[in-house]
Amino acid sequence: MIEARHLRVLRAVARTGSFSAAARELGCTQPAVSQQMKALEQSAGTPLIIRAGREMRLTEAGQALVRHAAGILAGLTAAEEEVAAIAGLRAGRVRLVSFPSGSSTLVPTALAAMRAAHPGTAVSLDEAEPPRSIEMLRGGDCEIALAFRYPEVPGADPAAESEWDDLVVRPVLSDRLVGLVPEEHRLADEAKAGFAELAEEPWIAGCPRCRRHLVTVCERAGFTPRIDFATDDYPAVIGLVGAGLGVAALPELALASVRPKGARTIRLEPVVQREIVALTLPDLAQVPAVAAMLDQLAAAGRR
Amino acid sequence: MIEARHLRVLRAVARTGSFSAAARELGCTQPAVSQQMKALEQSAGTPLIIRAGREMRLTEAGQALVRHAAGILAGLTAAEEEVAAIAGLRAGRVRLVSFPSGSSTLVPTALAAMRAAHPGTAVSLDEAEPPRSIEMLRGGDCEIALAFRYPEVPGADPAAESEWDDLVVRPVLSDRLVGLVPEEHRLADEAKAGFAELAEEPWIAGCPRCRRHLVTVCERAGFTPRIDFATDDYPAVIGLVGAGLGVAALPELALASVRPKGARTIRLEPVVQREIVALTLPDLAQVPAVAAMLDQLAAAGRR
DNA sequence: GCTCGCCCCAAGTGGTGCTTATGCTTAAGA
DNA sequence: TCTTAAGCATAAGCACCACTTGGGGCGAGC
Repeated sequence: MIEARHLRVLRAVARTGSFSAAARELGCTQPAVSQQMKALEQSAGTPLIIRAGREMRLTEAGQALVRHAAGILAGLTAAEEEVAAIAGLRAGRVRLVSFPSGSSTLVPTALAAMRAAHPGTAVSLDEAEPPRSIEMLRGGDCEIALAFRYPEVPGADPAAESEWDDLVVRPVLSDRLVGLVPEEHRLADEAKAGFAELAEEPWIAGCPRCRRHLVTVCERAGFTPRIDFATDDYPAVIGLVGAGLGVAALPELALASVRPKGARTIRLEPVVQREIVALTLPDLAQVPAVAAMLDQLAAAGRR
Repeated sequence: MIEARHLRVLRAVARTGSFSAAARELGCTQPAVSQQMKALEQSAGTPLIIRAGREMRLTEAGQALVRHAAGILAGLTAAEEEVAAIAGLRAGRVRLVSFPSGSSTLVPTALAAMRAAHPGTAVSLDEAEPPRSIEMLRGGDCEIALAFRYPEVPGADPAAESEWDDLVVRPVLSDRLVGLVPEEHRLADEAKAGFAELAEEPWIAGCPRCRRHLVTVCERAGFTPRIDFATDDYPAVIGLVGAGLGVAALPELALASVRPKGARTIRLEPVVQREIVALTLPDLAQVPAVAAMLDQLAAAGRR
């Protein structure tokens, strides 16, 4: 088995024409070169250099080996270059999956910052609901999943909590729920309201998880909400409320980039927080591009 | 520094998708694969594989490395192939330099036998006088020099003797000198003659060395030969003798392939032997193709 | 629920590669 | 011709590395 290290030595010897000079070039002592050449000749099974008095000459096998060494060592350094580029964030791809409507403000900021900080990297974006995005993460279809959970409700969804305990969970943002009522609603001009005050209203809910959580919170407030509509699409929720079809409780973030028409936001009591987190596999957290993207998401969350 | 051995392991892991399977394929234990992969990841500076439950997946850096590994390992095995071909005499070039007129019978036989035994090898042939051919050997312009010497005259050419003591000297043939006289010569019908009987004849000499040796031998026989012509070309010598211009003493080998016209050979007393030897450098004697050619020359000499 | 397969971890061991020190050979210069 | 310098080979000493064995945790399939 010929080793690349030996070829490096052989090439240095061939170029300099001397063991000592090769040793200086390689940064080791002359006997080391001597031994490596002997080992190489042994593994080659034939002499590679001939000592004619003072000067060194290559045998035909030696010439053949030097000829191949160029390509082999070039390929090796090319491979090291590429790996170093990926490790040094001058290259690398990250596949990010975000929950629908989570990509409105947070993800664009993070993507822009990532591109600015590491121009060589490429981040692709897909949308998927939290249960599905975790599946994709485990299945190797993405490197980062942006999801959310409601930490204030301990027993609400134990499966979802325990589902993440083998993942790297990076907190991004704590998002509070705000109430949204039609302009003509009796509470529209109030600064805040309790959940119980909305007990009799028709509700417009969000995604299945949000809907489940809404029910839990309302039940803790003493009533079961009557849910007339449910949609993943937050602009649709806002539109429905604006049309006077009901009230809603939705994340502040969902309102950050839109101005609700025909509806008013009010603070809800008690405060309910939704925690947005970025998830990845423990091994992937070590990949430079993934770690960098996690950092950018966390930084975007701090604004 | 990425090592080729590591790439081999990585490729096996990537192909089989399992450390254990890779270990079986490589003929070692599973922890060995584990350690090599860890070492490779350390020298790469970034994770290369991610363990997602049961299955192994490559990171982007890992994929890049596997992609390069194909070319690198292919180059490495190609180099090993070529060296093995040279070492195994399926390839290899030998440059042979022979003294003029030594290539008439000996060299063709040896070349033919070499080609038959090792079809992949290529032997090139040049002609040069012994002092010059040794120079070429030492200067790296050939691998084997076919030369001759007169061992019976110890003090004749001490420089020539000591000139060879650091070379590999392979005896090929002991060639005796025979006399050549015109058909009409008084000794033409004798079986043999002493040198002294030709003391008064005009001589036709060969190359400078042979000429020098002829003078030495004749002086030991009690006379100084009168040399009218001297030429390297043995057919010319034969022609000159055939034309009745003088007598000559020439190696039996020079007469092996030609039938002298107008001249007769007679045995000379005392017997003078010319030793034909093949010379090479000690290191080159280890080169398979050179060693094989030396063998073929020696075998040709035994016929 | 149990067993099997796979991977990681730790400790022991043999081998390998490097270094320093020394001797020999060769080439150049006085 | 003698001296000096440079270069290669060898030997001893030593550190390091890689492989092996044995044990444990974990997930998958019957």
